Amino acid sequence: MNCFFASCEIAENPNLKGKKLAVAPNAIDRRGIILAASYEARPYGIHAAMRVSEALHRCPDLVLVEPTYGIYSEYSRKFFEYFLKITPLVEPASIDEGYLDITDVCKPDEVLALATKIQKDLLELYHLPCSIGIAPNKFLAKMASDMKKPLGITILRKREIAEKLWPLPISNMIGVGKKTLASLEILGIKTIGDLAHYENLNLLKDVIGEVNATSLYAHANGMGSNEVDVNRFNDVSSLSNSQTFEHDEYDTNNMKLVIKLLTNTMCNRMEKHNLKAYNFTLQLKYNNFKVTNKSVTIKNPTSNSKTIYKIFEDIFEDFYDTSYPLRLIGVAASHLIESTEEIKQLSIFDSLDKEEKDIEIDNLVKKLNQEFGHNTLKIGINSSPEPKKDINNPFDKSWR
DNA sequence: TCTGGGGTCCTAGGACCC
DNA sequence: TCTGGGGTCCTAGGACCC
Repeated sequence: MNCFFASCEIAENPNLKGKKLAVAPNAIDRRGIILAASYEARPYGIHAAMRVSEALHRCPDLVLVEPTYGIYSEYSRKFFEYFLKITPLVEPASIDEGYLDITDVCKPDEVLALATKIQKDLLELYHLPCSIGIAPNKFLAKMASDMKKPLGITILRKREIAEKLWPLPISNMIGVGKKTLASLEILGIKTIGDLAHYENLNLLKDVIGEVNATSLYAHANGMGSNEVDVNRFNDVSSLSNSQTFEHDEYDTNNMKLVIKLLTNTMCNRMEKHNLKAYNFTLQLKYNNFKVTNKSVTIKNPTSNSKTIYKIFEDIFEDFYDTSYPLRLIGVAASHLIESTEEIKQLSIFDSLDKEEKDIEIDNLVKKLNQEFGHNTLKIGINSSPEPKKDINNPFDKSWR
């Protein structure tokens, strides 16, 4: 989608059409940044991630709108439903972009007509402009979709990569950010073509990491996955909430209050999605922008906000460096499982204190000896903190 | 003019296991 | 007393994406 958040706001409020528009949270607050800018605002240099103060400096009559995320989700749901009428093979990639495998939907010479229809339908049905890329794999399709905006349709064939892909600056390549760009420039790689023809792969791996090097090199040569993952949004691997203070925060009570509020929000989301988590991370960003993450893994997954808040409070008290005020606090839950699929791992001893445990163990020993009739049975109690999963593995002692 | 919030994936080191 | 090779899980940090 082209400037998706701004397009949604215009779709909801046609008065905004044709205006120099930007969507930004805390628009009046100096710490807000631009999330999306309409094409009318772009000639002024307004773009996403720019600070509101700077945007207003460049374009004083910029119209600022607070983001309304519920509306964006609703539009997103609508156009993904539209895609599913074309093919079940739809991979959502973010709130405003996705991949459709149309291999079996139409013949090669009908592809352009299909793309044209999709673009026209989305504009007529939902007032959403989009750009479409058509290619033999996801990487090339994504690069193609970026080549003409707004309302572009670009076909990128394998045999055209030398002409259409390789001349592009390496910074345009998906997967190359600020840091990788700097590393590649040191190696003398300036265009995607330079990377495609780079000869010292081992050096490349040393500089930007093995996985990154392998995949970027393949992509530059036009290779990449063409499998659409229809479940990409169904199995999330983490959930988080964070908040930047309006001003640097010095008061630990206020910090704790924010942790509590963020925890509640996060737990509500977990319960809504029927999820529990094993791992919880507290993120602190100091006023000098130094970021620390501290995480804890627990035995029994939970979505209980009181339990989770206690975990974060403990981490906070242990790790917060009181010599600096905080800029941001974030909470995250990861290693998620469906509540319904939860494996009951709770040992019969887990809820007891040490004295009760000893009594329980004595009773268990007595019972087992009664059961087997004599005292020759030796019983080992393993107090390992976490019962492991594979109880069928005789070499895994932890469950014994 | 001080730089958001939601995610994913990778790396590296350490503890622990067989 | 010293030591190999294969593996998993956890933590912390970093790069990237929208």
